[in-house]
This record gives sequence, structure tokens and C-alpha cells, in this order.
Amino acid sequence: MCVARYQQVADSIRGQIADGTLSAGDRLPTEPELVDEYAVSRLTVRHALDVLQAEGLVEKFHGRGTFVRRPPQRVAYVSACSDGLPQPQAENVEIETYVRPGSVLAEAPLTALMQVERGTELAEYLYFSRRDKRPYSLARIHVPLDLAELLDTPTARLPWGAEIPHGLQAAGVRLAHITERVTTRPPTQDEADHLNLPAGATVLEVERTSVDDRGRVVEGAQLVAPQDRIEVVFSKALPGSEGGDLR
Amino acid sequence: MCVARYQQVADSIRGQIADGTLSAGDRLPTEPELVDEYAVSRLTVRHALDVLQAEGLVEKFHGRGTFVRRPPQRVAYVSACSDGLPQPQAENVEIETYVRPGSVLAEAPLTALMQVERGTELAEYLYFSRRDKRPYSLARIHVPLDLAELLDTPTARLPWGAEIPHGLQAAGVRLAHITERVTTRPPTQDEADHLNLPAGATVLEVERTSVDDRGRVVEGAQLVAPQDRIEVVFSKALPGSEGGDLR
DNA sequence: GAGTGGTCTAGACCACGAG
DNA sequence: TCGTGGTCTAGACCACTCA
Repeated sequence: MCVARYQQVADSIRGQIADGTLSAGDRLPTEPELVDEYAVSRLTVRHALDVLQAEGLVEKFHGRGTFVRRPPQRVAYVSACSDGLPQPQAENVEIETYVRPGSVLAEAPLTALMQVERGTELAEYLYFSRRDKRPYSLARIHVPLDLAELLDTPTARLPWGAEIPHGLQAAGVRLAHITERVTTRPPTQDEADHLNLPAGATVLEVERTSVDDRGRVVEGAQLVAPQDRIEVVFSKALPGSEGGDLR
Repeated sequence: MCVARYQQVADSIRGQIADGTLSAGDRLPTEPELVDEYAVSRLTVRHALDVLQAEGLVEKFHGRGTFVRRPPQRVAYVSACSDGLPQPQAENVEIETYVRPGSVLAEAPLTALMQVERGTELAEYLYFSRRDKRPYSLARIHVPLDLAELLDTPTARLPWGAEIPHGLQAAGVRLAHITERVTTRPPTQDEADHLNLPAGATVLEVERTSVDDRGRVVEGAQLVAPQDRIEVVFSKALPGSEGGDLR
């Protein structure tokens, strides 16, 4: 067998998307129709569509059909560590963000991020954003209770809660260090529900911690978004001409 | 149907991995054995294993069997933009890196990264690294030809070619800005071959550009690794106590 | 209720890897 | 050569969406 049948079917549909025969938002033929069209079994058609879905080219909806996705159009998360870059953000993409303040008792992963004892009460800001009317990102930002009192109730402008470290700084907290860590992983059940993710999806996570000049973690953020809808950008201006070493 | 059969099978195997009944490197029962064990069809067994493979818990090898993967153990790419962090890197992980210097004529994606005309000749350093004897990461670093002459032949110490911007700086190039962009995407055919990736895998890509004080792109790097084997870390020391604004 | 994708069966043959 | 996973068929029933 030179090329698997399901790959041939996938290639054919991929080509139709590439050359415009099928364009963003269009519904593909139904699975039974594709079975007739390509003279293969339904499993083979499904396998082909699964491949295309994994590639992010199409999206399947139970009971509705399979649709061509918009080209990726990622939203940039510009690192809090960056110099010189504005937060350009969502040019033509509409993103609405909601914040919900509250508090939680620190549990397993949070204790490590915030470097606190299990059970410590922390202020929590839950950011939930939608893009094109659909769930897009989730951010959980935690701040020690005593510092949270210094903050104004945040008005969400960006889905990642960049105003929190700014607010802390404005309130007199002396930030010494910001660190960000980018990984991908399968979503938790909770995240999959909120973000409406299909089975097998992967999220990209940014963990951010802000540390003050006494070494205390004053903010810990966990941002989660579909891996193919986001990019993370870091930028650094190097001091002077040649004096500065890279790190 | 409360929970799909394939999910029940996946849950069961996931549990055995979690509780140590199956441990890293073990071979799972063969598909026909699992068919008997769970009294389901082979497709259902395969579906369950596909889910586990997508989660990174197992790895299937045609003709050999299905094996429990080691826990993720990601390697950190520490941003060139970072302050204060050493390149800690591979503590107990053995990574061998090879470099192959050469040159290429700029094509489609490279022209944008390096901001040069199509067809411009660029020096190219190909980094290929292995971890545990298996392909791990791929980095392509490009430098304008005239600047490449200033560089010593690189001796690869890290898979991401961090020595290239350092070498440029040591050679008197006045770097003004470094920018990094992190995304995930499906691998190219070439990348899938070199990294030995299964179908449907996703890679994490870091694009790095170094710009000199006249705005010229003096280095462009494209690093690619399996998305579940790498993490990207950025860190920034904030100036003074309170004078510095975040960006 | 009609039509969509999601799950599942019981078979079959093929391609790869190792002894 | 043999056992492994990879592909494929032709059917069946279920769950979700929407008119």
C-alpha cells in the first residue's frame, strides 16, 4: 500500500481547503456522502476527518456536521518580562473578558506555584474570555490575602490579567522578579468543560510568578488556552551597545 | 451510555499506570489480549490506546507493541531574554547534540524571519540532538554570510545554539534586541522524519531573532521539539525597587 | 422526527520488527 | 516465520442538534 486510503481522503479534502473549494466556515459533506464520494468505508472517512481535526483544519460538531475552521489567527500573549513591546493584542479579533474575584484555600499545584502551605487562603481572580462568542481562555491569578486588599477590583482589559502585577506595583509592592514558564498538556476536566474542548485537545499553559524584593511570591498566574490559538512572545532590549552580556 | 467503553478501557489502563501495576518501559498486553480481557472489539481497544497515546502515557510501535512512557520530564529552554537564570538544563537527562554548518538560499518562511529577499544566501547551523538515544530536537539557526565569517565553528553544548548570539556579541556585533516567539503546530514532513514523530503529533516551536543596533536581523533561530518534552522559561529581574515600570 | 456525528462489532488483510 | 500494530470493510445502534 503506497499511501493509506484515509490519507488520500484527507489529502483531497486538505487540497480543497487550500485551493478555496472549501472555505472557512463551510460545512463539509456529511460522512455518508463522503463514503459514497470516495468509495471507502465510514471508518476510513472518519479517520481522515480525525486527522484533519488534529491538524486544526476542520472541527466536528456532534449532530451538526464538520466545518472548515478559520485559519489559526493566534492571539499573542506578550510576556510580562518583555521590554519595548506594547501589548498589541487582538487587532481584529474580538475578545471579551470577565473577571470573578474570590478566594480559595491553596491545594496541590497552587502550593508549589505560590510557595505557601497547603490550606493557606489566597485571593483568586478568575479570568474567562470569549472570542467570536466562544470560550477562548482561562486564567487563574492568585495573590496573598494581605496584598489583595491593596488592589482595586480589577477591570479586565486583557484575558491574562496583566493589570494585577501592575496594580501591585502601583500599590507599592516592590517587584524584584517575574518568571514565566510555558508548557503544553492535556486539559483538566474542568478546563475542557469551560473551554469546550474536544477530546484529545491540548492546551498551552503559561505559569507566571511575580516575586518581591524579599523573595515572597506576590502573584501566581495560570493561563490556559487552546494550543493552536495562542502564541507567546518575549522580547528584550539589550543594554547599551556592547557592554551588556546576554544574561 | 454513561461512559464509552473505550473510555472505560482507557481509564482502567490509566489506573494501572498510576498505581504502578504497569510501570515506565513496560509493554502492555497486545491488542488481541486486551480484546479478551475487556471483552470489547479490537477497534475499541485501539481507540482506548489512541487516547492514552494522545495523553502521552503510552507509545505504540508498529510490529513491537505498546509501551508505557516515562513520565514527561521536560527539558527547559531558558530564554535568551532571561536575566539571572543560568542555563540549568538537562540535569539527569543525557542530551547529545550535533551541529552541521552549511548555507542555504532563503525561502518562504525564512525570508520573513530574517527579513531578507528570497534567494539571499545565509549561513545555516543545523543542530540535531538526541536524548536517551532517540531524536529529541531540531534547531536551524541562520546568520547573514558576512557575519558568519566572524564566528568560530560552533561546538554544540546546548541543543538550541545559544552560543551563536553569544559568539556574535563576542565578535563585536552590537545586539540591540532579542525576541522569541513560542507556538505549537503540526510538524513538517521533514521534522516528523528527523524527530521520528508519530502521526498526529504536535511540535513546540521557538523562533528567536536577534537584531543589531541598526535594526538588522543578525540571527534567526527556529527550534523544534516534541511539545510534551520541553518547557520554555523566561525570567526578568526588575530594576531597582520601585522605579521601574513593568514594560 | 430527520439527519448529523459518536460508538461499537466481527471479521479480514497488510506492513513492520525481531528471532 | 511469527507476532505485533496499521488499515479497512459493512453493517448496527446511540446521542446530539435543529426544525
